[in-house]
Amino acid sequence: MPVQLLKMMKGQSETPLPSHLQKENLQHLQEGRDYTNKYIQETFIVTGFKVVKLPTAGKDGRHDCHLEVSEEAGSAVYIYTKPGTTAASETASVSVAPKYVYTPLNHLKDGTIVNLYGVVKFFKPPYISKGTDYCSVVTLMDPSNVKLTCSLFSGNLDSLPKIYKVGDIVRFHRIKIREYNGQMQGITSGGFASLTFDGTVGAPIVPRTSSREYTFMDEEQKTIEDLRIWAASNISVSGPAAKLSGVQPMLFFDLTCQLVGKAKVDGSSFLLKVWDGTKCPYPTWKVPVEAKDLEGEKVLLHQLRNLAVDILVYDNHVQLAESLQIGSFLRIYSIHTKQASADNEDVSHIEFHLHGGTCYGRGIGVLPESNPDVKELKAFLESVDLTDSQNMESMCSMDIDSTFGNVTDLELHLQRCQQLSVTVLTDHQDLSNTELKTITNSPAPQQYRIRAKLRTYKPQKLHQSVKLHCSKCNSLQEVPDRDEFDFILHNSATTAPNPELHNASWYESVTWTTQDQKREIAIHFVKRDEMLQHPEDTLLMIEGGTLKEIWKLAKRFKCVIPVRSTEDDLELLDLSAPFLLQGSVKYYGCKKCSTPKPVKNLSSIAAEQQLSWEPTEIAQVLGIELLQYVFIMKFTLVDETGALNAYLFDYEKFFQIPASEILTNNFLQQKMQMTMDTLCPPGRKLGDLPWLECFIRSYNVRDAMKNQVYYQIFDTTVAEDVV
DNA sequence: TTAGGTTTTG
Repeated sequence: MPVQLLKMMKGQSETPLPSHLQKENLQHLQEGRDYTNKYIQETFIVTGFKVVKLPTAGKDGRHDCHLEVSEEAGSAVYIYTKPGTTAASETASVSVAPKYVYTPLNHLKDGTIVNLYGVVKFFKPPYISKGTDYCSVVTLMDPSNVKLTCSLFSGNLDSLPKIYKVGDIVRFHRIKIREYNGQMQGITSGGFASLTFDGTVGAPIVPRTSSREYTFMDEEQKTIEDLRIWAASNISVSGPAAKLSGVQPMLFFDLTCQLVGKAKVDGSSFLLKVWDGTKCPYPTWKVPVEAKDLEGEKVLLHQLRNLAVDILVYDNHVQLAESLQIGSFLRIYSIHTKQASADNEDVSHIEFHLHGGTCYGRGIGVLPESNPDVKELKAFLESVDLTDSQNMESMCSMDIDSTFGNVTDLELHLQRCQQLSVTVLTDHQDLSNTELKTITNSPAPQQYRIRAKLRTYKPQKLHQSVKLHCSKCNSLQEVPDRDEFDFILHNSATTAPNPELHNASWYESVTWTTQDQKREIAIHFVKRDEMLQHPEDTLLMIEGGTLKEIWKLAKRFKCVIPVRSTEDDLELLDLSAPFLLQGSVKYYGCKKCSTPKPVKNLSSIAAEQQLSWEPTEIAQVLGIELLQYVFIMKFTLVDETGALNAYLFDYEKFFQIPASEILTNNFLQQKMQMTMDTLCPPGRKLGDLPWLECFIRSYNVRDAMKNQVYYQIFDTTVAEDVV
């Protein structure tokens, strides 16, 4: 900003102003007007400026210095106005557009306050923290491929970034960078401000902000466009968004909807009644509440009784849910759709839960009416004929007719399944079918081909079907939970790594102590030909690690084996803990059948020509009897003649999903749930269930009291177009 | 201060 000094003589300027300049009055100033040839004559006060010497000093008759002002440097301009000339307060403060510098995420330094741009990779919509403020956690990425997780706090909900989707783009000003657990972390500092933009390529660039005043330069438009293009191929969008018509017992999904009713249920849960104009194809649960507790337009609630669904929100979400306005538009993140059936019910129903906690971004966001998704939803809701939806009542939702107006893909899929078998045989195709009654009347053991319907199955909670099986002693056990692993790790961390065992001929060791000085960690990288390998090929052993650390290492390295030091060797931990981790899969050994051998046997595998680090081979050299993940389910099969319970014992073949991966992979869980919903669609009459072709074998189980015949499914797989 | 991303089992 050039500064020229005008010498005043008796109230007149000695050097006159250029004649093309016209005086403008403060009270007539308007946003967006061109003031190139206008001036205002007032007394200014400028603070917080920087004096910069001009390169052209002395040549053009101007003062040889600039005064540079910027918001970032805390500059402010004060203008004294004369009474009566302006309606504004006596002192007006004008922000001056500063030039901001934006730091790429790979150049962040501990202890600095910076401005930055980023694409939202993950976010938790604002929720009430345990302290005094709202909190929103946001993870950003930029083309440097570095991630930054920010904890943003504010007592004012409005001043937190208005992020609605993964892929949104944010601009943060004055965010403080700190190092936490070896990584950079962002945290709100004084003067934090943010803008949020839709991340869709080609969408209008309209910043979402609560600040009345903000700067946005033309060149920033380009930054947004560039980030959008980068994000399109580098950021995967968030989990499946769904309409109510498309819900599956899919475990978790985000729903954009309108709130039509709400009610207090008890201290730890709260009911939200919402709709999105589509109809859920399954019977949905209704949470019983007292009529007096239900807030909402009674007539509308009645009209929407077949379209609105009940969502029960728990714990920390209750307070926010209570404050929601009826009629507002919401995006509810990570709703759990749970299929439930009571033993006395013929059909199962779907329940919608928003569980407590905020992991995976679980929470409730209020969307403004300007949001494009809301605009679209509103238009759709207005087009829904509520008389029609009432008529649908006569078409019982438990008996969906194929003439039902809105035939979803699922319906078409199910129609196909009613004609063809949803399972196929992988062998013995020449056998002919046997009726179930004949089978139950025949002695075991025998093998049969059957054509039957899946009446029901157990467990309904599919994750409970995964067990660990020892093929040596034929025992089955539950998959240990993470608390057990955590406990074992905790105990083993009390023994410090033995320095004498570091850097053996076949591994290289790295050790350090945690910041609190409480824990010593040692990692031993197994070498090959005395060389370290790429991380993705490396097996490492770790002492003193936590669950989280081990989990992270297992993502990065090929194999992780938790160990502890003894006086003269490294040894495996208790076999209730996984002896090996690969990616997200934890491998366990049978306590009864394993005889652990020295870990140095691993060096024999490292010396092999084709190094692959196969779990079976690792188990073998370590003397571990490897437990295999298996699905165990009970299918109740029926045909025109009778019914029988057959067990499914499947490592991978039936579902074409490895049982070892299901517990840690949401996508596979959803896939399995969808498969089961095709085999046994919830809410269907028996006549509408699809056929299954299976092989079953009968076998005897004798105990002291009696002999019982059991049935097991074998050589059968789910049809290719079902999975 | 709060949270510090990694799903409940009601």
